[in-house]
Amino acid sequence: MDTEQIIEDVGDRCLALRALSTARALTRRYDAALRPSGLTITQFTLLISIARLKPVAISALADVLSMERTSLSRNLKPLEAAGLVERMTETSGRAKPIRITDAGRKKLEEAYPMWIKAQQATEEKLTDSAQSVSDMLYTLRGEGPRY
Amino acid sequence: MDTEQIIEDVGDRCLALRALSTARALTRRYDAALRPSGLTITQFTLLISIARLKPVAISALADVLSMERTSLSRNLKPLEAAGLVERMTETSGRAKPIRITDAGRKKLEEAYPMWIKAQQATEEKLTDSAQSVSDMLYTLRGEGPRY
DNA sequence: TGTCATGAAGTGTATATACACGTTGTGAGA
DNA sequence: TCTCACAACGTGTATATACACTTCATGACA
Repeated sequence: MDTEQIIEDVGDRCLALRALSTARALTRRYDAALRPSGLTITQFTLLISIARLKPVAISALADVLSMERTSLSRNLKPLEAAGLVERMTETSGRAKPIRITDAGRKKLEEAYPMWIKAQQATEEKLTDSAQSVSDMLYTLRGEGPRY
Repeated sequence: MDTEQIIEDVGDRCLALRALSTARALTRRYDAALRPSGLTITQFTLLISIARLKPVAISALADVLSMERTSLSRNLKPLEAAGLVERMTETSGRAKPIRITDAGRKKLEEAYPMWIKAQQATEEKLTDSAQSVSDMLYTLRGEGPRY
């Protein structure tokens, strides 16, 4: 296949290119909205997920979030340091489930209104959701020129 | 608002949570497919974009990819070191546009069949694309239990 | 009881990402 | 010409992500 055709084919169709662009844009938008709380969107959704799943093993949580287990392990560090989650070392075996603390719950309540703003701003871009996948991801992405 | 309601609301609706999960899953899938080439999917799509846009300024490329300018700058380092792209320092002003090299084009041809595999595997998950946004992102995500 | 496969978790290293801040050419206007 | 705002780019630092490899506790089984 000719190089020019490859460039066109990948540029037009690559779902990873679109999904990653979208993820970057959303991360910036939600991070900015959450900044006063001191949480990133990753940390915020991590807190939410831990609270929702009750004391949960790292491996199980990683699966739910499509996150590599070791990545999750490291992402928990700042949350643990801030006292928003805690490890349950008193359990048997090598398992050290995670659970949210009272401070963590308080932080969620503090950050929730900030999340609402970013969420609404994002949802507004999705009114006509029957469009094609690429178009939808571009719409989701929001600002910036189109590839 | 009650904490339990917050947990449910964010867990059910957060578009960032879904988009980031999707991005992580796709990154792993495409990265795995591209591994024999020595490129990550980020580097591959970067090469494609640089080739497509001809000599392009970093700022302009960053906008197109919804990537922070300084992130892009750093992502180019490994590509430059591998001789797949080069900076045009002979230009006037502070601008140092990027362009793909012959080695870069060769690398694209080498990696293209690997990209095709990941792309097809991903497209296969999207046959019924009229579904809701969340469903679509989950479908895009592929493997792993549903939140 | 001793061994060992298995599963859960951590570490080393590298890329990916962004913000705050600093650096440096260019050109407009005093 | 001088100055200075602006635009383009880089650096310092921190989080985010993943793979390869290691550590460790449990329980099955010889």
